Amino acid sequence: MISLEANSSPTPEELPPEIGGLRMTKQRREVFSVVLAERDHPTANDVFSRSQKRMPTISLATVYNCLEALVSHGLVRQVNFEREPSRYCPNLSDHCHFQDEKTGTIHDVVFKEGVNLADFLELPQGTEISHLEISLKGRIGSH
Amino acid sequence: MISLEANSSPTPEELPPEIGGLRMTKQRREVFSVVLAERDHPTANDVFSRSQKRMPTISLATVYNCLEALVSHGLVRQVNFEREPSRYCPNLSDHCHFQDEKTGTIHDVVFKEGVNLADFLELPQGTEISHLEISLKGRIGSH
DNA sequence: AGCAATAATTGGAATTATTCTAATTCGAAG
DNA sequence: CTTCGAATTAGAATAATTCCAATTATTGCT
Ligand SMILES: [Mn+2]
Ligand SMILES: [Mn+2]
Ligand SMILES: [Zn+2]
Ligand SMILES: [Zn+2]
Repeated sequence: MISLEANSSPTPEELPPEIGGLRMTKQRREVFSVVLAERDHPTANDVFSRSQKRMPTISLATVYNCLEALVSHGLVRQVNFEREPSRYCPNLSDHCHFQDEKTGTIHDVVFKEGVNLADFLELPQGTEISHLEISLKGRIGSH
Repeated sequence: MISLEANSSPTPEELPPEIGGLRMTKQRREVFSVVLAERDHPTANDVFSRSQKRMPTISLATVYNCLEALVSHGLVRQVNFEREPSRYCPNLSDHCHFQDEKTGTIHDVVFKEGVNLADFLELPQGTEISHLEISLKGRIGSH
């Protein structure tokens, strides 16, 4: 059994014919493997250019289609910073995002042990949260 | 002295010639008063149509310009939900946003007494947060 | 294997929120 | 009143994303 959490990320060929209920076509495998390969939160365009290296015929529309399929099946997370182009993240564990304003780099940020955000919010009685996004921007301590 | 936090929101005429270092032109007063008038988090287009009622000659470009000026001077908050059009919020107190998926309505959500988000995140040493956005989506308990 | 039905991919056009541009108008200061 | 920088305006441009209609690939039979 292939562990998708393994340290070295899978090549497209190593991905099974179906993941989490999503049929893995050649293009979806390519796109997924690109997203898994680096934790740098690429945009759709980044994914497109990286995919083109191995699969020169893939189209941008397909990259968008594949990303949408992967996101809607919960295999990839879509990450938004204000009005910037969406980015894609293979880290499915509970985390949020910090963008270094100096470099633009996006870092995963985890919650401290046992913290559940909803516990700290005055939400209306009986609210069911289906989606949560926390985005931070700032500078990383320089000295 | 005019309180901008008063229960009944100011008409454009009631706004002073300068707020928080921003010169208040006729259009900026109109746009600001529209944003202050209702806590429904209007889009730029919403602000445009509402402004047109009192000021039929205002242009959409000006509404964008005014909103940008108000946001950059900290008089209005810009609120983003995923890839949806930006919305604008006159509530300057520390809060985040919940969108009811049923109706699309956006509600302000406050943090529980004395909670500081950054305390619950594993941020790299010395990180300076300049901007923070928390967006929730879900359903409001029906029964 | 052959065939029909279904789903995915593709290139290009369309959409749409937002930004840009260049011309005009405004308004504060002298 | 004139000047001059700033703001407003209409309309064009931009850019991320979505849509469309045609082609291609895959699946599930027989
Ligand atoms: Mn999201
Ligand atoms: Mn913001
Ligand atoms: Zn991430
Ligand atoms: Zn708000």
